[in-house]
Amino acid sequence: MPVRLTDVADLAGVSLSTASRALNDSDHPMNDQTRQAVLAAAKQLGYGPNIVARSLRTERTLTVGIVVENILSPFIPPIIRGIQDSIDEHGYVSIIMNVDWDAENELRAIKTLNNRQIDGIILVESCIRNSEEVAELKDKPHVFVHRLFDVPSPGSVVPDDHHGAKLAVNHLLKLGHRRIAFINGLENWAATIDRLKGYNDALADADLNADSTLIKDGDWNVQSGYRAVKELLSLAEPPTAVFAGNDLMALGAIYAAQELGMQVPRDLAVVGYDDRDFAGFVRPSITTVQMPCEEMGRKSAEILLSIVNGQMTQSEALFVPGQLIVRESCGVSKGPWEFEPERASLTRQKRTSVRIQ
Amino acid sequence: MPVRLTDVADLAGVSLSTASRALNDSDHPMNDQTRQAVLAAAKQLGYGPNIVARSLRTERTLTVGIVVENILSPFIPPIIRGIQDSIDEHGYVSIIMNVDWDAENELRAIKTLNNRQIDGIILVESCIRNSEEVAELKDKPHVFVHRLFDVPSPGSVVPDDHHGAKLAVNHLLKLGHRRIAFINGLENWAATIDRLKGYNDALADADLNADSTLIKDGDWNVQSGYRAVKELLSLAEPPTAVFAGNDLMALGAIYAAQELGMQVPRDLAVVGYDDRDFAGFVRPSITTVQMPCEEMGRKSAEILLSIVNGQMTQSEALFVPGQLIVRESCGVSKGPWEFEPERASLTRQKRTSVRIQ
DNA sequence: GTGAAAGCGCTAACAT
DNA sequence: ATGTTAGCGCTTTCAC
Repeated sequence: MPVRLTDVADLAGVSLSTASRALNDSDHPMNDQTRQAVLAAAKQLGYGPNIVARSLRTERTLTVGIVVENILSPFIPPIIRGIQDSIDEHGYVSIIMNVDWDAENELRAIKTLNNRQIDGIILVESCIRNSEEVAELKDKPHVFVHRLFDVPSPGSVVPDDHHGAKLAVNHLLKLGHRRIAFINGLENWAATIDRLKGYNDALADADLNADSTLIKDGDWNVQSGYRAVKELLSLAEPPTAVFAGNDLMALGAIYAAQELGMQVPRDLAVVGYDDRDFAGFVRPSITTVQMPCEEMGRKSAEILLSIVNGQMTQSEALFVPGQLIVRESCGVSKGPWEFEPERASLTRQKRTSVRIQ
Repeated sequence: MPVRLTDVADLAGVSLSTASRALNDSDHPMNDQTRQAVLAAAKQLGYGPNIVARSLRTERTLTVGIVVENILSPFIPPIIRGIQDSIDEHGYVSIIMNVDWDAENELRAIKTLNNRQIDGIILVESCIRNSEEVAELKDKPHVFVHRLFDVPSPGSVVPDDHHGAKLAVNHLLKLGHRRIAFINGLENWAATIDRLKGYNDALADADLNADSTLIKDGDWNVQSGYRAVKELLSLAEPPTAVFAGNDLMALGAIYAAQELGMQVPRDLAVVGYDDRDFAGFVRPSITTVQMPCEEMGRKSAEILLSIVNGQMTQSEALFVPGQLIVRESCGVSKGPWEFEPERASLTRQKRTSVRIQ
């Protein structure tokens, strides 16, 4: 029932090898007339190559593995999307494995992928590395994307949080703020360290000396931003602006200010980080720094494929910058209040509904 | 360099077929001693089967294709996760293809998957069906999940929105509300039709005759919920509760009430639909009906695999019910205000960080 | 420029 | 209970 290359060759009246060459437009010299004949036969039969058979022979599956912490984590889908868009252009597909922050799962996932002869692996935000796993990765092209605790190592693609934090603080400085608070993320996370450093450096660049009472601990969750701003606003000299380490804490910051009868941004400017979808929904909408997830995904895929194709062996750590997204929470009004539409539908939706019942 | 089955057989001093039988614990009778010898050899060499070669022979790739509108759409990752969890138990993996609501992309995606000899396809929220594509799907096990415009057809898994809407309205009725408004979604969507029907049926079951002035049109976005409630609250007899067709419009409803100086839920109860992540972040947090995405994913995978294994040919449309998630926006206080933590980390996170530098 | 034939690593029918 | 062998569909030497 399924059409094989033999069928095409027979119909075109040529040999198997000629049919193969014609369809793979190999650089092998061949009569253009026979090529056309093969192409016509293939089309007539609706031939599609059996990729499994081809892979067995060529020892390339045109498949990359993506090992993710959990596809439900907010940054994971855009990273995957970036990877997929990039590899799709080269005829590759991907197999995604969730490991749920578990070292054993991760090891199993890598083994599964290796048994399936994938050409390379992208590991997304998996902070767990034990020696067994590293051995499993040996000799297999791989790239790390994002990170939690690690210092950026060779072969990894990471967000440039230091740069992003400076963007945020510089924006507040430009608006005239001088007492700018910072709400930290969880200790030891690279994002926490880099964003704090960006905050400090931006203040230093503006010749402002940092006031440590304006730096509060948070844990990435809404509640911690709320608590932090409750404390900050009870200081003798409260801040006029808050840079929260992420959008969730920025939201908590806004709620704290509102609960005290203050208006954001009039009485307190708030900037977040990440550009989560809700940053555009809530009121006031949240000015924030975008996590360049899709771009990170694309870059990591490009690097991986160059390694696979032997054009590169090991890449330096790549820092991907995100942009500042100015919305309402920091005092630059865009005019009358407007909600943003759902993100996924923004650029890609194009409903060409051709229904058949 | 890579270990093949031959290597294992040689080391164990048995033939290729014996090695194969031992490792696949086939029901073929065999000496347990030789089996152990093979297993030991395989372990010693770190043998893993070449799945590509196996697939070529067995004509099964243990791979399913998942065709999605866009992995960035909010419901898609949980559906994928449900599918992956289910198929993982049977040794299957998945290949995801984004089609961006484009019929041509969808056709290409299905062809690509077929060439890769996948065992079945799950199509998620792809409303586009043309005859070519259906032909491409012919003879390949497939299941449809979710839907936009279609009536549920055989072989599809859909949310039971009618049931969910009744849950929402019944909850408001139980709280004593008698004037309950409804904000519709986009016309012709199954979700719109079913949720409206559930609303009407729940009111009818309570012997309340529907008041058409309490039903407003919306377009799923925040702004339309905002506008609808602005209008509703200017009625001579305004509602005391609003059931919004989704969480985004529920959020807009809350903002409209707040802008008029009203408090939610004290002055107006609001219930949403979908259980988007922000429903737990915002203030007041939003009572809503969960879209049972993971469950839909699991069910669709179970159905697909039974078809693949020949235990089933065509399934009836399956309706998956979601639960009511009671939060703050409808007047049942859970005590002091509490933000919900990030969803992805809820059940699955288990950081067993074993770092190696 | 085209064809014949080997072989990728595995499973399964067939022999012993 | 174990071994021998054919062959899945394709690419790619090697011969002509």
